[in-house]
Amino acid sequence: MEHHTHDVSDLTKNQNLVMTALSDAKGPLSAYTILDQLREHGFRAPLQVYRALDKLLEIGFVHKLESLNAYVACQHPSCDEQENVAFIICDTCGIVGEISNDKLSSQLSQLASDDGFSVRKSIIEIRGLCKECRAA
Amino acid sequence: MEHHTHDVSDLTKNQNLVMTALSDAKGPLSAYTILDQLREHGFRAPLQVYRALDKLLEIGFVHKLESLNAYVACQHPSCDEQENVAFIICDTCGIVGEISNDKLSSQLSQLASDDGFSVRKSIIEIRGLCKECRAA
DNA sequence: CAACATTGCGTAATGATATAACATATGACA
DNA sequence: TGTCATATGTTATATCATTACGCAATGTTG
Repeated sequence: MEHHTHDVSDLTKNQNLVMTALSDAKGPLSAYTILDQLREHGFRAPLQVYRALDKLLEIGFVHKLESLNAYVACQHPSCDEQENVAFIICDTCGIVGEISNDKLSSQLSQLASDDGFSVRKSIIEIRGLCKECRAA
Repeated sequence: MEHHTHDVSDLTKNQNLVMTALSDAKGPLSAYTILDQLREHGFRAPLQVYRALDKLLEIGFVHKLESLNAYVACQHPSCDEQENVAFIICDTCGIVGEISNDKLSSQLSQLASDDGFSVRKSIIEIRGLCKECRAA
């Protein structure tokens, strides 16, 4: 079972701070929320966050939720294939789950290639209600 | 074969202007691009665009592409079920295709409901290269 | 080692996307 | 007519993200 090919030890100070903020968070964080949390560690400008995020996204430690403009730490045990991840997002409590979509992504590739399209990245975000919020 | 349950004749002046701008466009437009195009028709503020977009999104005439922060006129012959649409987006030429995803959405609902999750809306955006751009 | 490239960092400014708050107008209709 | 809902206009502000510049640290490689 493969895990991430990169290691936390590869990260720079800023990357580590951002990664830790996201890992400690219960849910997704916006870049500016991260910035505010890291001011006490010397962060002063958005770019410090965005640069760290760029790297973390690139190596697959972090995902961007396009429909929220927010970021989450990767929860998937083996997501080197950062391109095949889907999210379920509760619109009430904000909790985010990462689900694997092997069948799904092959089906997507199939649908796309019917049009002669080659897939670089799939964005799948399912918005709705989680079990707890549905019960409440 | 059902088409949209709403009709263009239901739209107000501003809604019509925004709808026309999107229908005439070759691809997705940002809200601010729409604003610029409609200045000659008296538009002065972003909110005029966003309010029209809200309505058009609500009735399914328009879709938002979350990964682009842009909007497109619905191309689907019968998309009253606004929730079951997927997009393919060429990263080179920007062209957007709407694909139906009946199997896909049932599979998504299945995956989600495995977690006790109830789906309100699925966001599926496939980024890659269209046939023409791949050939070029 | 010296020269150079690469990468990361700090700072200021700006650009791009979206909403809040408040006032006015318009149409449906009891 | 009065009232309610919807649409509109305007100003200001909130939120998300990048450009541009300079400097520091590190890593080649001749």
